[in-house]
Amino acid sequence: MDYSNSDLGKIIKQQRIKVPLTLQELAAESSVSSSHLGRIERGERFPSARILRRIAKPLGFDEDELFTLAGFLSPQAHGGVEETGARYTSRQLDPYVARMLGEEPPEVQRAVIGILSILKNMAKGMAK
Amino acid sequence: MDYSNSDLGKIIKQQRIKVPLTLQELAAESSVSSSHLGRIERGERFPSARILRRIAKPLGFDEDELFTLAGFLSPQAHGGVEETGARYTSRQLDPYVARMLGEEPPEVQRAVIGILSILKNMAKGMAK
DNA sequence: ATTATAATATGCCATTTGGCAAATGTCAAG
DNA sequence: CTTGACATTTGCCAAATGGCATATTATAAT
Repeated sequence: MDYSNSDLGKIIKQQRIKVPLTLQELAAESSVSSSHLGRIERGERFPSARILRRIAKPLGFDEDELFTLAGFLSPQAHGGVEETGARYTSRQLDPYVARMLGEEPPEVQRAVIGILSILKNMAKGMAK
Repeated sequence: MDYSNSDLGKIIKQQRIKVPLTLQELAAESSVSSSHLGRIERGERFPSARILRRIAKPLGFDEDELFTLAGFLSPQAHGGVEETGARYTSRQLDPYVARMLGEEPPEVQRAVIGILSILKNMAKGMAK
């Protein structure tokens, strides 16, 4: 039942790697010391709500998502997704992608989208 | 902005009186020592998420309601999933771009970034 | 190889949390 | 007033949190 905190560290590390960020970068973005973050990841410390809240966004978590993973909120508590993920339609942007693209100037961002739509068109033609 | 925790104690006490419960009864129902509860109410201690969670139900609060009052969750966080697109936009991400890319599955998003970095490398080589 | 540099881990320590036991306050019944 | 039963507050302390400075690794770059 209390699978909550068991490997919160692993989950956080996984996500940090996946984003990806280094401990120091995450520290910078979250205003939590990298040493503390490191200890949290390897289970030597357990993050408080304050800390959890600070690292949620940089990691691309919803606040209550992370809180639930940490066992601070009971699993079904936060209204959110009402069964049958029928409405996954509005996706969201991968934090890593957002970060990478965000560093490019606007023209480049636009160009990337332009290229993407060209590629999609090509793919559509090939499918037939 | 952070008037959230300032009177958390008062809010908790108000609610406890309103229910009504004594500190000891609340202590019994929540498994939190009455001394600690007392200190929390008069602002000498700040409750951790664990404590907050324990006292939520006996007081008739929703967990996330209390968490929000305590400043552990941001006010609008747990309502719905609408999101106007600009969720954790790292600062300079063009909203249009975010919207377009956000509709692609994660693999595609990643692939796009991959292609971008390839192009950047090529450009770097050509510049030299 | 040898540095240089970034990333992660550790030692140490101030601060906070939260429980237990004892003190204090409150109030009705005798 | 005094006793007795609760309720609240305080003293003290162990355990945990989280930051800073300092090691210890990894990872490149020459």
